[in-house]
Amino acid sequence: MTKLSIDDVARAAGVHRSTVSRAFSRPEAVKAATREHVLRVAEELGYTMSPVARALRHGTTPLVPLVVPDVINPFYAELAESMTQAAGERGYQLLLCITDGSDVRTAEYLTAVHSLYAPFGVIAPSTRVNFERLRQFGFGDRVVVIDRVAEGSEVPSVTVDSRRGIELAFEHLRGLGHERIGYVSGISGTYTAHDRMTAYLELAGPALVILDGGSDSAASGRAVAHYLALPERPTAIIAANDMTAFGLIAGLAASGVRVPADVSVVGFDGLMLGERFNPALTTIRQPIAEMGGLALDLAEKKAAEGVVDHVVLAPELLERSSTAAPPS
Amino acid sequence: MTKLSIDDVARAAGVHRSTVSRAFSRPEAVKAATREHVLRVAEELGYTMSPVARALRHGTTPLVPLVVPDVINPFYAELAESMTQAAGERGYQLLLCITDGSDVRTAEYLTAVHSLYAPFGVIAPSTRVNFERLRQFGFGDRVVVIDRVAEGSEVPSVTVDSRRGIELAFEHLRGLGHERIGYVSGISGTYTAHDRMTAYLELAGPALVILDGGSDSAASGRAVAHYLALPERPTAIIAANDMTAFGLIAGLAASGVRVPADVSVVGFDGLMLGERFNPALTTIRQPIAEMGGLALDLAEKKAAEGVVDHVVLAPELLERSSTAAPPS
DNA sequence: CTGAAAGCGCTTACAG
DNA sequence: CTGAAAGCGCTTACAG
Repeated sequence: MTKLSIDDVARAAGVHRSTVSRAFSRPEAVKAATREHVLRVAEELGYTMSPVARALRHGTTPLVPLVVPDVINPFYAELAESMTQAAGERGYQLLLCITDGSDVRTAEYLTAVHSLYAPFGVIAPSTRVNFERLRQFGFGDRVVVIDRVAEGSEVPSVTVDSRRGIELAFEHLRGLGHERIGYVSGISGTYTAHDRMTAYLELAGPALVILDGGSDSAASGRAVAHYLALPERPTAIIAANDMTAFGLIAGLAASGVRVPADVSVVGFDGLMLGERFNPALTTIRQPIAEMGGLALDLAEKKAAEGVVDHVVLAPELLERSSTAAPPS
Repeated sequence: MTKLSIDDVARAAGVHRSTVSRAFSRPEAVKAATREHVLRVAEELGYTMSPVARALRHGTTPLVPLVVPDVINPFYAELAESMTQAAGERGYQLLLCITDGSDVRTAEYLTAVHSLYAPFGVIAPSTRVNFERLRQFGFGDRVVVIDRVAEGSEVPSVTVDSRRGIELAFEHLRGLGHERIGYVSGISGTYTAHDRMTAYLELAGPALVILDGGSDSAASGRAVAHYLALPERPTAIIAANDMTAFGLIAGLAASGVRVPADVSVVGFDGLMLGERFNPALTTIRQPIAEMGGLALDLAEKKAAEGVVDHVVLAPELLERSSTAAPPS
């Protein structure tokens, strides 16, 4: 079980170290018979190449970090899942790094994985990314962001059209007959969160009501209290994201308010979990599964051609059971 | 932005490479003035040490892989979260690896991270771990498992007393007056899943009903159908895990069956999400937050003293709103 | 306390 | 097609 090196294999196979190296890394550069012999010996010995030695020489590994604030939020979980898949298809191995929103930990992960010679990294931030700091920590611009980024940014990004999403929610709700449509905000800090709120403010018209609970875990409780205290309650509520919608609905239900009989709720994200919620959540779907693959593509494109793309995907309405006509 | 090496710093600071190395790695072995000077120069240059070169020489990194089947299941997500925390406190960096249950991917991750000189790995399996294969892929026994393991296993493990958990559920339900108590199974494959089911079979008595939907995502739909078709329905149901309970409750609600008015449901896991469910889920809590730290401790203990521990934690009842007295 | 040298496990021009 | 040598960026006995 002691660790084997390339020289052990070379000795056992009766060839030089460089031949063993070639047999693995550039098989066509070695006579077929030699190669097979070497490979067989290596196999028998149970030898596997050390990626770190290789990385040190070669200057690259297939390891790609995906940095997320947390993974309990199913949005990040689904993203991680789809990106793991997408990475595998492209010959990478995804390493998920959880930062808890800590800048320090983000930096630590990025330097660690960077100096592991990862070709690039992907960040799904919980706050606007500080590229100055990023650059300091080694990755420089070899990063793709899953959020909107500032105008003219040199960092590729993948995001969803937030305004269009909120618009879809309004269209759906107004189509059902709702006029007073409220909004509950969730985590803030990202451009995405900001954009959704802005879109709501623009589209709400005079009947605007913001149930702002803040961004911690007790937020939905406060939003519910706010709703209950309202002299003229909205008949529908758009939640900034699905998790917020879940908390809101559970809180309303606990206070005897029925969804959608008393009030309709639309989420934003399109988490699979929404299907299992009670009631199943009507929501604006982001194409999470596509986003992972796209992020990887953008990273490769930038590396190869120096092109910085900002992809904006179209959201769509996922109509389930948490919306209905307003109570008459 | 071109990558700096230790020699660049040495040159800039006017010292030998080994002095730079010591300034970073064994500060007490360098005169204070020299050290500060070196460190300052390094800082100005924006130099950070390459973990891979270091690993290659040193034979170890602070990187610890946590291998999970998926992260959409909040159980694994919460585990990952708490272990990231615990790893940080102990000087490690956790790298989350998602396998989708694929043996091949597990192996790939393990070899990759192993050969990155990770000191050990932690596996939260979705099926019984095949240690033969593990050994083949480099990590040998330097692994800790979060599940029960076979008797006499040389691999440390952390798990929760499944039987006691099911017992708690029965005590709670019978205390409320329930007699016909059913069971819905979830993912199978792990010892844990097996143990929960076995405990149910032992404790259910003659009124045993298994609503077995299988382990895919449509499972809860089938379990609901089964429940509805029953001539004599159970008044309470124990779900093999929280996710299954969520699906079950949502499915029941969609069919007009109210929880807990018509039927009580108890989950198993104690996910935070259960608090936001509608109704908030009564469940058997596993101390997930502790499990992460413990797994790390066991790994260190085995490395240091060669001791293989199997820790079995006590579950507890988390009484929320999905259980009540049976309908009269 | 500091420097010079060897070496961790590989790869890659360069000869042959 | 294969071998010998240099070197990736570090660390660590060993001298001094």
